[in-house]
Amino acid sequence: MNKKNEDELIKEVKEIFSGHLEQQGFRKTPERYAILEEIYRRSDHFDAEALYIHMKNQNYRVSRATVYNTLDLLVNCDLVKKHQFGKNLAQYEKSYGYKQHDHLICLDCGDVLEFCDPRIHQIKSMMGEVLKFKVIGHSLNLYGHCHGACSRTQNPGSGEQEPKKETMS
Amino acid sequence: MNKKNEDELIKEVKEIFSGHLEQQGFRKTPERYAILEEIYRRSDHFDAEALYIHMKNQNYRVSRATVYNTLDLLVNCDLVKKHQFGKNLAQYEKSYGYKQHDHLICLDCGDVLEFCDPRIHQIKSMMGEVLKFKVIGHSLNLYGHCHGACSRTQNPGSGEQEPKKETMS
DNA sequence: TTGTGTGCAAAAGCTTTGCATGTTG
DNA sequence: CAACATGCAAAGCTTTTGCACACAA
Repeated sequence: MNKKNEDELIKEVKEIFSGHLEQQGFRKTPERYAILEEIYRRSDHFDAEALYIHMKNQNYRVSRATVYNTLDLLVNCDLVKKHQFGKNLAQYEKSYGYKQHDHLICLDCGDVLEFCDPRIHQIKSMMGEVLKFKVIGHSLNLYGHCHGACSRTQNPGSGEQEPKKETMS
Repeated sequence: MNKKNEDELIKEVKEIFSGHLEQQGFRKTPERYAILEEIYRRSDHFDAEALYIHMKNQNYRVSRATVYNTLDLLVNCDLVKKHQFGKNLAQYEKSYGYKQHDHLICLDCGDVLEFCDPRIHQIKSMMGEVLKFKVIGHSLNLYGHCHGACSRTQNPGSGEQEPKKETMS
């Protein structure tokens, strides 16, 4: 995505966020918009701490509390999706403008691929009907080994991955 | 399942566990067998702390460290499955003798239903092929609201559940 | 001006680790 | 008897909370 499109996307999600904040009676603080913007300038998946460090490195003055608070707001607005890829560490990703997808996680290198499959939709509606459940969301993760560049075996036999740590400058 | 079948099942899993311990050069300690047995006498899903408390209540002298250690061993043996149902709290369930299934979690009451759908198998093989990935496992959770007895709304709008705490006597 | 949001630090909750002791092979 | 497993408690890590101050409405 080029710079122009990225700026337009960010403008768009900020407007959506504004709407939700107004509608729910929350205040529009600069920190909230700054966090939203950073998320939409970042790529792929990240955890709360990485986002916090990233904000700090950009010389924003934010606290972890605000990062977590804002992430919650954004998840409730559907602007951000929250995942658990098998570790006790929540992973997030921007979700506006991206079509629904699921994840394939490499147990060796922790890489995350995305894929779409319409059958998951069918399963959701069918199971909701059969089990008398109103299904509103799902999470599907496939775990395995990529045949690619990743040759190192970090946790043989275990089902875990190593998060890439970002360091504070 | 009646008592006789339960005892037979437990005998069977203990033998399987023994085989894995031998094969991997680990020791056969009474604690490991006690934990395995308690898991297979329990029903459904539980977390490590609940299992620990349960063992304590049965007057076993075990530590949390051993509970976590043994759970890891059992997961690696495929005698126990580990899940994350959207919270930072691992849930476990016995898996030997039960057919593969996925989960439907009520966001209001935290209840967990199980279901099977062959399509998930198709998705796994197809995605593995398409994305050049050797898929060895998956986790599919559907989230929603049960129309049943559960009327309380614990975390409206959030995607979380409340674990049932077991107390020490 | 009023009350919500923030930063900071401490606390909480789940899991792992270190160390002395116990027990398996 | 030597090495590994255990119990216990402390530490580690992610996330939440309390409190005083700042700032949006």
